[in-house]
Amino acid sequence: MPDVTSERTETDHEVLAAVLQIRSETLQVLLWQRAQQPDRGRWALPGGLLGHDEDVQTSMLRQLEDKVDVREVAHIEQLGVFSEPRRVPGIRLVATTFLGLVPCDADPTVPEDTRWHPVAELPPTAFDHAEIVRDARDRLRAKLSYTNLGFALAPQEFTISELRELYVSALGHPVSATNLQRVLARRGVLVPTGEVAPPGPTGGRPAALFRFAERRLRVTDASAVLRPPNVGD
Amino acid sequence: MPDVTSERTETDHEVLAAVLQIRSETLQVLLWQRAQQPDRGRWALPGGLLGHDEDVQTSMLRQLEDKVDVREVAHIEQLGVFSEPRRVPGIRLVATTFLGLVPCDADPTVPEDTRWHPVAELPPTAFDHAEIVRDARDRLRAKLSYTNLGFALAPQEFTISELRELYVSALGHPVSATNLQRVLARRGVLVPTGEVAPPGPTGGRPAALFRFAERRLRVTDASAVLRPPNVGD
DNA sequence: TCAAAAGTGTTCTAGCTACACCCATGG
DNA sequence: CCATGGGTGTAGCTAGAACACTTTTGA
Repeated sequence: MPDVTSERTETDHEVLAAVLQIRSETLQVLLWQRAQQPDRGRWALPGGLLGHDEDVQTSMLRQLEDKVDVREVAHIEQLGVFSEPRRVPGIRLVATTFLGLVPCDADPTVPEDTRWHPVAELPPTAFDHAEIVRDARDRLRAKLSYTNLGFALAPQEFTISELRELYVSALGHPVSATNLQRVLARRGVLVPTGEVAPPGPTGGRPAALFRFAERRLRVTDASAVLRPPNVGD
Repeated sequence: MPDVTSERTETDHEVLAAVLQIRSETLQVLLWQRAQQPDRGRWALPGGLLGHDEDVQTSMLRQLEDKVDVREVAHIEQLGVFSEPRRVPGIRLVATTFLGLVPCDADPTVPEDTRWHPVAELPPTAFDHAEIVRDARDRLRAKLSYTNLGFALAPQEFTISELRELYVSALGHPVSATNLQRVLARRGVLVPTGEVAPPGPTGGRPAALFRFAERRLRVTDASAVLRPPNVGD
């Protein structure tokens, strides 16, 4: 409530992003190595303190500019608030966390202290950042199934095989190219460009190129069972 | 990041809950009427400032104790952060928001300045609270379809007709009792108690009583299309 | 002509909808 | 016996899984 008393209740507030990208057929997250105590040498998510005159998402994008070109971030969304009082030793710091996604064909230049790490085998991480990365991965996996979120991992144009590789890397389990193609086509998520990609050195039929019909998040799986009746009318 | 400089960056941080309940076959939200400026006379969500030594959810439950007996809150979850710099006039105040659900058979005593209001026709609300209520309603509607979240709206035991009424009120569209029964039974969400409810004054076959198999949130709709193969094995 | 890669056709099944029909009660 | 509300049986539909088969290329 806005009735702020004289009692001191302010807290520092940071924003943190788990920026994910498929690199070398592996789901990776952008981390930087802390040079100072506490948790010196451990790897941390990019972020920083919330400024006076910005909302959390604006702040997050601003902070990411230092680490990765923001134009490369195809999608960003809030994950949740981490606010355990002792999550960072020494000070009280509340974190609003984000999931960010970078298409696999982008190769942003990142600072010296910054590196991509496979989400499946994280190095020692600072504070509660490993949990945040897990949450981000789980959110991505869930949304790949019932939304068009693949657009944020894929390049502008791609073949079905390439898209399949991305889904396999993100989901961590086999995906059939045949069915992926049909499911996404039926839902109107993919549209053919009409072009084909040249075959590889070992030959094979040239693959048709596709792009995502929309590059903004949309829920595509209507199979929520308690939806309104007669939707088809 | 925990490298807090001498520069002043602290912000006040509040927690706000949209507490929803089905009352008189209508989805309603608990609001209190502001007695002070700003936005005096307008209706606001219950909440308050985050304390020094509590996480946001603990704080939220503590603040709700004043407005509604916490034991009545069957489910609570984070909705998101609202942080637009001028969302509250005069001060910078970041809000972590929650969705809370109260079973329809609970009738918590609420303070003088507090009242339930239909979500569909809100009175003039303070600040950005109407948007928060909308988000809460949308979250509830979505999760009713693919989780067992109904447990948080329903009493311990109920007939299928009663449950159907709750779903209709929350979703805002017709729901077939026949199919509701079968879907929830197939998913193992409902279990029959073996008892029956006495028929009403106009007769009719007595209805079987059910309860929710679990009273903690569980995702029950496996129809995420890109799930691992051979789940049935 | 063969291997490799891409794409299509077809069958099978699970889960949901719709609707007819049967059941148990009060009057 | 009938009206009322509750519950079940069943047929049809749709989306997805699995897999065989065809198409198009390079060598």
